[in-house]
Amino acid sequence: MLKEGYAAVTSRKVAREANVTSQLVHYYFSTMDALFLALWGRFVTANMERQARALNSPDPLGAIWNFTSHVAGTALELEFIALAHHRKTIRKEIARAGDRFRKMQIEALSPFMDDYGFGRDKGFADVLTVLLTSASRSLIMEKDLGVSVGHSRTSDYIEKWIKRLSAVRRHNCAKKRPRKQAGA
Amino acid sequence: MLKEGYAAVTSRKVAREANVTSQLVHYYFSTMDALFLALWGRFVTANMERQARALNSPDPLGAIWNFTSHVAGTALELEFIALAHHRKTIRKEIARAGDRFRKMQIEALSPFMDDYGFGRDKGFADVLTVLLTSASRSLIMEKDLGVSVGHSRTSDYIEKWIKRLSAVRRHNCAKKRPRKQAGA
DNA sequence: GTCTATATAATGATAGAC
DNA sequence: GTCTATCATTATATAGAC
Repeated sequence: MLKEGYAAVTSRKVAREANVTSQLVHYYFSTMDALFLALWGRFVTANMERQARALNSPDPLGAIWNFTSHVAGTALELEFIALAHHRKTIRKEIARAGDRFRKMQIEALSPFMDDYGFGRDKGFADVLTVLLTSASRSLIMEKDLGVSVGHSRTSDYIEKWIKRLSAVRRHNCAKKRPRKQAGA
Repeated sequence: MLKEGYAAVTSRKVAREANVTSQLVHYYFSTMDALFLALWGRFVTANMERQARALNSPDPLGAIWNFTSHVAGTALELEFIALAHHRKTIRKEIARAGDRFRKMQIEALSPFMDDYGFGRDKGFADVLTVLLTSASRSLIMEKDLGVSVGHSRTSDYIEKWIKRLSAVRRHNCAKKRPRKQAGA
């Protein structure tokens, strides 16, 4: 799917890859849509866990950026989105997962908005998650395509910006609750 | 292409739409790739002109946002990107156009960076164009898909932010060169 | 330029033997 | 559960008549 696109995923090729016949593929997956949905299910489960682990961090903003910048995951997601564009049953599942992912990110980020210096405007967590996801998604998509104008400056800028916010957070947290261990 | 995806664009369907035979389509376009490239060429030409007109504005930042938020254009671009993902000859053309579009935006924006209050950091024009394009692209892609969490807050935020910068620019320009006409 | 006819190859899916 | 055989469909593309 990543190499040749979803259109190249045929029952015959899947069968060859698994060293079985194409008919056996149909035995397990009644239709190709069923096969794609099964694959998507695996992908979502694995990614939800991976994201949950990543977001369980004192710096969820950096975690979101790192997570959404994962090339293989985003490329596969984009391929599924392309597939979803003309298959109703698949589109529904992809959209559902997209909502879940974003809600998870927002929930993880919201409690930290004050620490990051954004005051108590929790609605801004929505904006940050959408913008970060959009940026990494586009950077990966364009790099894959061969477009690169402005890329290094943009990712540099975002990463510096996140580091600065991270420092703000650490500063605020140190003030709020003095550290228990007085290390060197 | 917009309705059913590039995979549904076959010589037969194109022919039916044009009330001719599929063989005649092949007479004009030797391969399907040639047909897609011809369509892409039209799309690029029309959009370059449209963008040139839009960017010829005292507020190029707002122009970029408005332009890249154009739904039909972005949806078609995304479909071409999906197509490009597994067709080398097409990918090359899409990437080339992507670079040209971005360079045009950066060139239009750079001279105004000082007016917008970003000082003389012209490199930041790259960052702004990439971020704005990414955001609008993702918003359109997700809306199309049925994902909407955080969308209204994000576009509201971006639009307010652009309006604020626009006001800064007007303020700075008024200071720089006092207006010639003293209207009421 | 537009057509009919056709070559060739791939696809999703089913039937039925073992 | 895994196979062989096969159907029906669709696709890109070409040859040649008019």
